Amino acid sequence: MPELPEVEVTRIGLADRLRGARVRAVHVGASLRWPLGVAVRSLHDMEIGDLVRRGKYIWMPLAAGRRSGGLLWHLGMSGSLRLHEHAPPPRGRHDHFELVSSAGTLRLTDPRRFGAVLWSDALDADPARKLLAGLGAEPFDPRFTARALHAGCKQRRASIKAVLLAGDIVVGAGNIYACEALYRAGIDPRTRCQRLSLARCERLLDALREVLSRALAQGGSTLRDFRDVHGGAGGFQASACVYGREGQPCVHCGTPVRRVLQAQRSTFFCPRCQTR
DNA sequence: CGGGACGCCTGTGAGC
DNA sequence: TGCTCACAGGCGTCCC
Repeated sequence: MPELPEVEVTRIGLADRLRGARVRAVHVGASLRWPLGVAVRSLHDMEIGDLVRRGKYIWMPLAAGRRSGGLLWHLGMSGSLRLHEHAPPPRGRHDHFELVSSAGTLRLTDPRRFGAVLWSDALDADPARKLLAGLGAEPFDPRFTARALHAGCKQRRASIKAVLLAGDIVVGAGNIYACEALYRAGIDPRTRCQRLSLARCERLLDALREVLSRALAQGGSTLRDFRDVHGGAGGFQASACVYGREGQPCVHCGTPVRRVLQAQRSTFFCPRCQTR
């Protein structure tokens, strides 16, 4: 599932290749989640700027003379972006959006169709502003400290797992990395986040950064759908300690990994290594 | 108003 | 073997 590492792998794979390229054509499939929000023709000849990531979104600035704006991309849960620098293969049934540029053909493939591509006049104009408004801190932002995480947790009653998934204190973790970070921090995912001490918040933030950077270094996780911009799979899934390992021994203590449902989502944890 | 439930989607695999 | 059905989950929206 595209979480922060997968989105960042995608952004890194595209940024240098697309910077300065010009849009030649755009094809919108019949089943984008939301309408693009702009006439396709108006994108022609616009120049692509520097791709930036915010949370699990990628912002692609576009400009032509005095006209400017950009496309906000989200990969949903099964989306991937592929850049075909030479002749692309025929479009498949899950290819919902295509941007043909002087640097190649960029395609959004998304079987479950939770992904999105949206035009916005600016990053701080709607609809981008609205979508990004509620996002928490970037996990690698040095200004985001364990103290800030601790202060955020104090305001909330939900479990720490739910808060990590909600992404309004810190962004980037989906189900896999939330489970893995909590495992590495030794924190039971069901713990009310209000009750976490500053010391445990320090361990959690360290663990989150560790898990996300390891995943990034391994090209993300490919459980099923995720691919990098060349179609390659990620490698982190083999390093997961708890995610998807229900009933298998904890790699540290041998206790069978447990699965529970939290807010309709599977949570995996070691009942011995992770405490409340 | 916080937080949990639900809906959006479709491919996959377990189970009958 | 072939069918049904639960499940996967990011995130917007709704409701308690």
